[in-house]
Amino acid sequence: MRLSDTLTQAGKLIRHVYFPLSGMISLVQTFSDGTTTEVGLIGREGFWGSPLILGAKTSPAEAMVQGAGEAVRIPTAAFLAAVEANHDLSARLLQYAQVLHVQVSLTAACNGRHKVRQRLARWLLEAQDRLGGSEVPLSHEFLSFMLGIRRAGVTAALSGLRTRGIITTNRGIVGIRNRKAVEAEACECYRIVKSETGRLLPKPARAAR
Amino acid sequence: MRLSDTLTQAGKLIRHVYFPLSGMISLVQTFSDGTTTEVGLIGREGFWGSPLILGAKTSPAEAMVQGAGEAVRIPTAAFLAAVEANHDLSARLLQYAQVLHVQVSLTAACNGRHKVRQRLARWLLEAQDRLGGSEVPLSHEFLSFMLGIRRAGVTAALSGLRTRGIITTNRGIVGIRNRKAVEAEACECYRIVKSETGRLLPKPARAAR
DNA sequence: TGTACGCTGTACGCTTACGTACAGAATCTT
DNA sequence: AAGATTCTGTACGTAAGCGTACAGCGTACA
Repeated sequence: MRLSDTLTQAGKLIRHVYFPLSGMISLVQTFSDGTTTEVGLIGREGFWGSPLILGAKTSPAEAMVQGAGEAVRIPTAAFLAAVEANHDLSARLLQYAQVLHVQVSLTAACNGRHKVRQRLARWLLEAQDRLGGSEVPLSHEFLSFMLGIRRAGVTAALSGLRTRGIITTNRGIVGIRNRKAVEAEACECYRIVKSETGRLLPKPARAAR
Repeated sequence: MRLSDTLTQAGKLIRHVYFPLSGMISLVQTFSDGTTTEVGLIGREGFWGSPLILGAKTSPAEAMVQGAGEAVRIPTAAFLAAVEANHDLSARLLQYAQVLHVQVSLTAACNGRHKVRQRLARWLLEAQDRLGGSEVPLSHEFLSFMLGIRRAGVTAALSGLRTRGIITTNRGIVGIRNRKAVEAEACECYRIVKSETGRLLPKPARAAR
């Protein structure tokens, strides 16, 4: 998966299901005026294609690659056949659909109530969880696209964190220096989603390759 | 279902599944500082209990009655047994889970990008669709609770609509006078969710009692 | 080695919405 | 009928974030 690849266009058929091994897939809602907001983020804990097991062939959101990486992919027909044939598999995948639902729910509440600074911190944590390492390759432009805010707003928010020494910023790279402090800066949405994910996806599933 | 009844508390076991015949069920996310936001709205087109078929026993959101009405309810165990036994039923219910997912996704994007006036208009339409009639019984306080904004903000936004004659307001009641105009005021989120709902839930299902 | 391009930092005026407060009107209670 | 309660309209100062613009810096490419 290369950065900015579109895996499924909004409203178009979902042709393949992707199970990331590394990297991130982002679900992005685009409005008719061209504005965008991310509504969900998928890493190796999950997969893209959940609408299929819920009986839909399309999704109003676009699935795009947010962090380069590798994924296992399977054509839709084969995926659905496998799901139909294996009840345990189906149950597992449905549980991830619920995890994603919780994530999107919290994002809805978060977008309505929390400050840019908090949302940005949350997003950095989600990204680091999926990309690993302390240097997260994200430009301000890209972050603004995801959070649905101004590019200059991202710069300002990052500056606030950097001034306090808890992150560093470089051309296209955010360095997490003090993860605890970033967690303290983020809203509780991060914690809630993480705890719900842990509850629903037991460790064996999370570690599975 | 009486107004403001809690059907399932946040994080607690979902004991019954509710299929509304009339009225509305609202999914509300409450944060630790007491602030609230609605993330989903369920009427007779759907049901409350979707996390169960996705393999969860609880939900971080609270399910509360938003518009009084009647519902058929079934204990969780019986519901799961029925779902297990009937593949067609299961498929139908999963499709509604997808509808709800789309609704929550759009709400996430909407909360991030759209103005209070637009979001309020959207909400009035969603409420009217489920409650029927042109007089929607909703106080400003209640609307502010749902939209996650100030009560005074609701008053201001409603005044804007009333001044232009497209709604009337009375103590605890909003009258929709010109539905087309309200639709024009609302953001495209309303339209997108409605079209996706129509695609996924064919008319027989929507009309079913 | 130079030039074009993308990324970052910063600034300014403006809009939206917030938090809070208060008073009048409608409704309910006793 | 009186009093309490709830709902509504409005106001004021403040804060957050927007849209836009511009200049400097780093990187890549020719």
